Amino acid sequence: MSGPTIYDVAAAAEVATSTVSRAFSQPGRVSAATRDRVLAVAAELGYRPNPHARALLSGKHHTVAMVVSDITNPHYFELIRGAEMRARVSEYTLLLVNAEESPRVEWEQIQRLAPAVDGFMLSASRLPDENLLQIAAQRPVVLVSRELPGIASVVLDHVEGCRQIVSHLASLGHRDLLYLAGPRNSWMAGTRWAALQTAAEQAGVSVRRIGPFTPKVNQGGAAADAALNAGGATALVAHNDLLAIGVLQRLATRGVRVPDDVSVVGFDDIFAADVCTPGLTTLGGAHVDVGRAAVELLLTAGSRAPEDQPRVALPTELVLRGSTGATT
Amino acid sequence: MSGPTIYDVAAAAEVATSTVSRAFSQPGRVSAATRDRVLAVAAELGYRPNPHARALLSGKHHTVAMVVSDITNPHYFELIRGAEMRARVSEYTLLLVNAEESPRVEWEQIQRLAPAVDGFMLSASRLPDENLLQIAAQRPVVLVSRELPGIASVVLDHVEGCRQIVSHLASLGHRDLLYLAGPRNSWMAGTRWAALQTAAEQAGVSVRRIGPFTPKVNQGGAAADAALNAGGATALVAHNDLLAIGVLQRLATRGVRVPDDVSVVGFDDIFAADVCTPGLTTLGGAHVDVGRAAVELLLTAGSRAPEDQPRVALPTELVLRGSTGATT
DNA sequence: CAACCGACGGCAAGGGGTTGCCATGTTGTT
DNA sequence: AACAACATGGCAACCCCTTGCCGTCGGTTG
Repeated sequence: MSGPTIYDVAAAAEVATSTVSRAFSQPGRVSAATRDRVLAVAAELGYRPNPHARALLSGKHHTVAMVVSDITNPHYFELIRGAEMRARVSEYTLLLVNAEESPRVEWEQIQRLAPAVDGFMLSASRLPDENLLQIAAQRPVVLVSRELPGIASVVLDHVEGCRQIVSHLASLGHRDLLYLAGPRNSWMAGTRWAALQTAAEQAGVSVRRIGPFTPKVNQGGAAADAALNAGGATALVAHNDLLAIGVLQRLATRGVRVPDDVSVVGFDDIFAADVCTPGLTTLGGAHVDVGRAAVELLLTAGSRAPEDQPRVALPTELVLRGSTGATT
Repeated sequence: MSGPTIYDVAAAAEVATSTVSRAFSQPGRVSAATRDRVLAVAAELGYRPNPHARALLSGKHHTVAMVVSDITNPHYFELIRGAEMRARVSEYTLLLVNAEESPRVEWEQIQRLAPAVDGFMLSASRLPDENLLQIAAQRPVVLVSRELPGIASVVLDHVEGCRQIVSHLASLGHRDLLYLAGPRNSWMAGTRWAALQTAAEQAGVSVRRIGPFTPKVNQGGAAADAALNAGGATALVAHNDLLAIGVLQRLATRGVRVPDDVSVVGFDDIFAADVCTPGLTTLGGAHVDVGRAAVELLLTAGSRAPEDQPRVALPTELVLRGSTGATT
C-alpha cells in the first residue's frame, strides 16, 4: 500500500538508515559518492519521505490551516488563492476549514487541528478576543480582517477606505448616509462603522446605522426594506457586496431606481459586483496580496515575540461603477 | 509547546498508556470505571491525540485532498462546501489544492501529498488518463466532472442536461446552435459537445462548435466575436457560466441584444448567473451534493475492487433566466 | 613515529500512539 | 468444588524518520 521506506532504500544502497536520512536533509554530512548512490537508489525505488514520521519528531508539519467564516462568500476566493500560492512556494500545505459563521464550529475545528498544523490563519474570525489569545498561546496565529493587540494581522485599510467612500459620496452631493451593518460579532462591522462615522464627520455629512444583518444576498431584501423605512438617506453603504447585491435586487423589485433615487456602495469587490446591474461601486483591494501576506507572516512567526506582532494594513481601492451617482 | 501526551494522561490516571489509548479508540475494551477516570483526567489535562503519531502506525490519516483545476471559478464554492461538510461529519480534514489549470502543478502536488492523505478528490482534472490510473493505483481516487473506467466518479448528468438545453432552445424556435467549447484537455468539454450533438440530432436542430476557449470571463469577448463571425446561429451555448457572462458583456458592448438577437446558455449556475443582466439561463445542479457524494465515495473506497468503482450521475437542473428567448 | 584531527557511517534512542499477546482477577458452568 | 471462559489491564514491539554520540579510518602535524 504505502511506498518504500527509508529502510528499503538503506538496504538497497547498503548503508544505514541514518545515512539515507542525512543524504536528503544534510547533504554536506555524507560524502558525495555515498549521497549520489543513495539518491539514485531512492529515485529508482520511488521513495518519498513520510511527512507524518517527519512531523512527529521535528514538530514541524509544513502545514498551515486557513479558517474562513463562510466559504460561500466569493470574497474569500482571492484570499484563498493568494494564501495557497504563498504556501506552495515554501512547500507548505494549505488546509482549508469552513467555520460556517459559527463560533462553536470554528473553535472545535481549531482545537482539533491544533496538534497537526504549524499555524492558523483566521479570516474574519467570529471568536471572542479571549479565545483568539488562547489559540495564539498554543500556535502561531495571523488574523485576517481583524485586529487584536498581541496577534499578527493583515487587513485592508478600512479607515482610509471609508474616507474614500464618504468623499466619493459627498462629492456627488450626498448628505445623509446609511450603513447597513454586518453581524454583531464581526470585528469588521464595528470598525467600518467607526471609520464611516469619523470620515462622515470630517466630510460634514451625516451617517446612521441600521442592522445588524447577516451578510448574504438573501438578507438584502430585509436590509433594503429597513433602509427605505428609515428614510432620509440618499446613499446606502452595505456591510459587504453580497448584502449590497441583495439590496440592489430588492430596490429594483420595489421600483426604487439606483442610482437616481438612492446610491449603493459595498465592500470587497467580489466578482459579481462587476456583473450585476447597475454595477456595484465597492471598496476593493488586492485580496490575493492579503492572503499572501498572511501566510508570509505565519511562516516567519516563530521568530517574533508576542508583543511585537506586526499589523499589516494593505491599501484599498474604491471601484466606481453604476450604483453610485449624483443626488438629484 | 505541544500539549500533554498519552504518557502524561496514563501517569495521572495511574494506568498504562495502552489503557488510555483503548479508552479512546475501543471503548468496550476497558471497564466503564477506568474509562471514565481516564477520560476525566484527559479532559482535565486538555489532552488531544496527535494525529501524526496515529497516522504513522495506522496508515489512516483522516484527511482527504481535494484538487481543483482553478480555484477562482466560483462554481467550486458549492462543491468545496459540500465536500467539507461531508468530511467534517466523519471527522475528516479536507485539504484544498489548487492546480491553477496546470497539469504539471496538479501532478506534483498530488505526488507530494500522496503519502499524507487517505485519498484524492480530483475536480475537472486536466491530467491525462494514464496519470489518473497511476494515482488510483496508489490511493483511492474519486473524479468529479470526469469519468474514466476503473475510477469512481461523480458528475452531473450532462447527457440529460444537454437534452434539456436543446429542448428548451428548440421549443423557442432556435434551429442553429453554436457551442463555445472549453479547453482541449477538459473532459467535460468533449462530453458536452458529444451530448449536444446527440440531443440536437434528436431534436432536429443543428449544432456547430467553435473554440476551444479558456473558460474565464475575459475570454468571453473573443468567444463572442468568434461566434458572431461564424454567423447563422441564434443561440450560443457556452462551456461554462464564466465564459457565458463574458460573452454577454461583449454582446452588450457590440449592441447585440440578448435574447432578442441571440440567446445564451451557460453551465454551472454560479452565483453571478443570477445577478448579471439579463439573467443567464444555465444548466445547474446541486453542486453541494456532488461534493458530498464525492467525499462519501472516497471514505468508503477501501472496500471496493478497481473493477466496480461506481459512477454516480446526479440530476441537473436547467435554470431559465432572461438570456434565452424566442426567435423573432 | 606518536598524538591529533576531521570526515564519514553506524548505532540506538526517541517522538506519540496502537495493538498482539500475556497475566491476572471474575464470573459462570457442571 | 474444580475448571472453563471472560473481562481487564499491562508489556513491549512497531510505525518511519531524525539526530546525538561514538567508532573507524586516512591523513596532518610536530
